[in-house]
Amino acid sequence: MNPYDHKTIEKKWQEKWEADGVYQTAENSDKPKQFVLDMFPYPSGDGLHVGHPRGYMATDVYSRMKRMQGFNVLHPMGWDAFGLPAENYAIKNKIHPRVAVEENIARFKKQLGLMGVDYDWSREINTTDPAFYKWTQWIFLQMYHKGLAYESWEPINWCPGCQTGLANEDVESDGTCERCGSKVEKKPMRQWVLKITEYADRMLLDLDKLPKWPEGVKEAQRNWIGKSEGAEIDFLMPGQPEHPIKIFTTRPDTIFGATFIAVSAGLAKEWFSVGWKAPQEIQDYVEKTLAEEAVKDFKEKEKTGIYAGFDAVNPASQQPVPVWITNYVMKDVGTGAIMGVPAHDERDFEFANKYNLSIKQVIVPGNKMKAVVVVPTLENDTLFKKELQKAGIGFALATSTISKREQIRVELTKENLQEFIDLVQKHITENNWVEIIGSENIVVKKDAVYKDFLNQADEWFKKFQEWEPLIQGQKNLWDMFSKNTFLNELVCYRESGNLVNSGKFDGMTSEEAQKAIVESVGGKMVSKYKLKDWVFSRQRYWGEPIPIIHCEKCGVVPVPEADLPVTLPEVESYAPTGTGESPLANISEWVNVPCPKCNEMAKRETNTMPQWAGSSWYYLRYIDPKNNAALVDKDKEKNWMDVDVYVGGDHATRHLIYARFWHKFLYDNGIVSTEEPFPRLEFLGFILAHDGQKMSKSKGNVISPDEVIAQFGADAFRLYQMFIGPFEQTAMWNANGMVGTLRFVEKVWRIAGKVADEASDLEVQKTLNKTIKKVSEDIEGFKFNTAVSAFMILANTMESATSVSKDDFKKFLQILAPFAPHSTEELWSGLHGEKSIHTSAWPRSDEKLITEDTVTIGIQVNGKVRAEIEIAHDATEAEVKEKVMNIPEVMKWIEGKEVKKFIFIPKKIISIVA
RNA sequence: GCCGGAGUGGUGGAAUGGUAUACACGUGCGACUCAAAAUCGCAUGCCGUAAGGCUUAAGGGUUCAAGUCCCUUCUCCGGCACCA
Repeated sequence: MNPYDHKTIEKKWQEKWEADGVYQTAENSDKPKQFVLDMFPYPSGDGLHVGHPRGYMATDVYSRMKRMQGFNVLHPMGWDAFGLPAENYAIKNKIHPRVAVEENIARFKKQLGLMGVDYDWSREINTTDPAFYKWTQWIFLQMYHKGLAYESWEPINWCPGCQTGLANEDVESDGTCERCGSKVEKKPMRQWVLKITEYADRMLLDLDKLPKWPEGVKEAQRNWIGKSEGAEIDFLMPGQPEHPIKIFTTRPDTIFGATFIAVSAGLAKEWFSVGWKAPQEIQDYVEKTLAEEAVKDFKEKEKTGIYAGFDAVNPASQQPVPVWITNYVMKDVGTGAIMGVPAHDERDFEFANKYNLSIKQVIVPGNKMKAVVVVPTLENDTLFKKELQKAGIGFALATSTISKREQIRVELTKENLQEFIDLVQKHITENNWVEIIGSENIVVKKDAVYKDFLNQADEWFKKFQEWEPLIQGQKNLWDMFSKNTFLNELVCYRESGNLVNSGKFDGMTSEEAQKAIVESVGGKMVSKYKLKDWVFSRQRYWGEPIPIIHCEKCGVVPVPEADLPVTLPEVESYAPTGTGESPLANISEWVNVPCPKCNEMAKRETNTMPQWAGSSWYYLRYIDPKNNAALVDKDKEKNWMDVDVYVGGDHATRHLIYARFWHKFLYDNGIVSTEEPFPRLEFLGFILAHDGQKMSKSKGNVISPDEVIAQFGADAFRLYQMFIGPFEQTAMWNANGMVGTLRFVEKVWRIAGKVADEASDLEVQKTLNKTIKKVSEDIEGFKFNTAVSAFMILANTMESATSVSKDDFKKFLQILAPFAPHSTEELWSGLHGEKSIHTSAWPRSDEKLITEDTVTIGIQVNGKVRAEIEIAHDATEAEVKEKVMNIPEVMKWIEGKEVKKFIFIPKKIISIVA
């Protein structure tokens, strides 16, 4: 047996697999299909680092197992090559983006090749290939025809670094550009927008149909879509019934507490343009505020506002309410105006306090009167706590005041108060006392008298008077409990509850009141979304041209489908112009075309599509990559969709929202047959550098897979990628870890040297069959790390065995093959001959060998493990008890005690209570 | 602030409510060797000479039995964030 020489072996097999077409997907097959998909990469100029391939390794392992299990596997790869980074890279290196992309793809492909991945390269796609983006443009046209693509002149996010407009999804939550980190500004400009909001509700609802998606990703999408249900209500201004102020609120039940109207600066500006002659002071304020808003800044700003000089009328209370223009209401949220309810909204509360606006309480907590009381733990504390629990009084360890260990915190409600008092009276001694540290019912402020609370306070006061003799010297209690203390508290109550000060609605619950009030003030219930329509124009060169022609006579004219694709022209200068126009605008021979309708000279749309366009549907093209007549053949689509498992990370709210949107649109138009593209999503964790930071060229902590593979070999690299930790969890790259998996591969190599034709040790047979079962399940569930550990256990068993049969070893090689395709293929070819291990049939585990005749289980005495016993796996309780009671170790612990309970859980444990 | 995820040896981590610390790294000792590397064997949670005791962020609860379920609190990571 030659020593393990990974370099020779890897090269040899990679070439042979390629030549034999081992991984090509059959076009017509009787086998069940399996579509395994990676999020395709952006071929950046930096090449891959060791953090990238983890997902590719996972799909590689998964698809290899599926192929061996008899599935017709589609495991393709492609390139998401349009967009800013490629273009910026090209500008920086003074080459054409197409050339840069070609170079980068070649490099990525070579790197992937070194890892021994099983992609079917005959189906490779590239979003920048005109034959591909013809269909991206085609989908845009379908959307245009359905009214889902429209022109807009709204101010949008503008990145001064990238010199282009951006979608909301491209802006980080700190207001910087996702790509270059520049501060994003607001800039008004003409752009194409996709009406993603029309699909918001369906995208939200259908998340519930995706049980195999990680909860976190679904939650991120729910947040992003941001549905809120509430009411739109008009506040009229005396004498101007034709100009009501429309507000949006999720809490119409608090309307009687609305003491002012707060209007966004953006809305005020609109009023100027429809004829409001506001004083200069107000106009200045609006301009100043808008300028501040234009620079997205999420640092907490102080709330400011200015009185508009007129009042509206609260439609519920008929009271006049002043209209304020403020900086804390956003134009693009809700209707851009709100009713200010300071008693029940913290932001309104803050604003009202600053400008001395009146505060009117209209909600009181329902029947959940709650006080928090601190009780130092009493002498027989277990007893006291048990009794508290019996009485249904919740308690917790107190964390503040004195020391943690000495006190507990008790939550009291109206219902359990009497019981609590009784209990304390029973247990209290002169060293113990009770302190009230707060109550959730403290809601009151100055002029807003919370009368219901006062009633309760009287009640409380009376109750606690009864304690007086018991708590003498504890003045805390009286201080905390005086009415004055409560009345000076300045808090607002945000929860729902019962209505007060609300006319005929008094006494209703918040829930009841909502509908009734909206109806009585002539409002209507509506749903609002945080999700905004998708800004789809980029003022850059390197993207799909938007297939639209602007004609002076005919207006906006879509390019006829027969003329697709609209290809990017070859140009000298593709750098952004910075004027808000695409560089394409300067190429007159491309821009000027006859109008398809009237044939007079017209101009092409010069904006291009964002990077996310191609990736929103690319997976469909793998199914039918060369079809020039349709996006995808209907029969092939039916055969291959859904994607059985989709693997990637980092795109919870961008790509995965856009792709779901496009897929649903295609479904509605009969192009695809499923409502969701990816029923199972496996999200992967990053691999961080050794220093715990993200790998990046600028930090100088990048580890290249090429070097690691050169040193340790692709198989050890692949095994380590899978072994490093749970797949979905962030992991840190540790070069030492590679040593372990390399040793393992070498160990397998050594075992190959000792296989014989005799039967294996029983131990080996058993472990092998358990491992086959475990590895099959683990790969299916993406638990690769425990699969690798199972391999190691099996290898250790085989190495120390006296005999390992050729057949058993071959089975081991087969289940290991998805992880270590090169070395297993090499060893397999020596034992088995010509046919590739990767097309061999996945071994089955022999259940008979997995079931053990005897099991060793632990024996607990009073909850502690004191001994263990080996018994038949089907032993009865009587047999077991007989044996157990005679074990010296057990007898020692139950000596002189009565055995109260003997619990026998077959194959698990014996538990004795004495 | 809201939502989601997590907290286990020196390190990465394992464990359908049933013998916590599998597997690997690291470390120590030993074998082989003139020597070293590689490899192999043994040991390795903490306290204790031992018997034994303690231990899954902290505290409490349910249970014969809790890393796992429930309550309270803390910390870290991620998403959203003046969203009305």
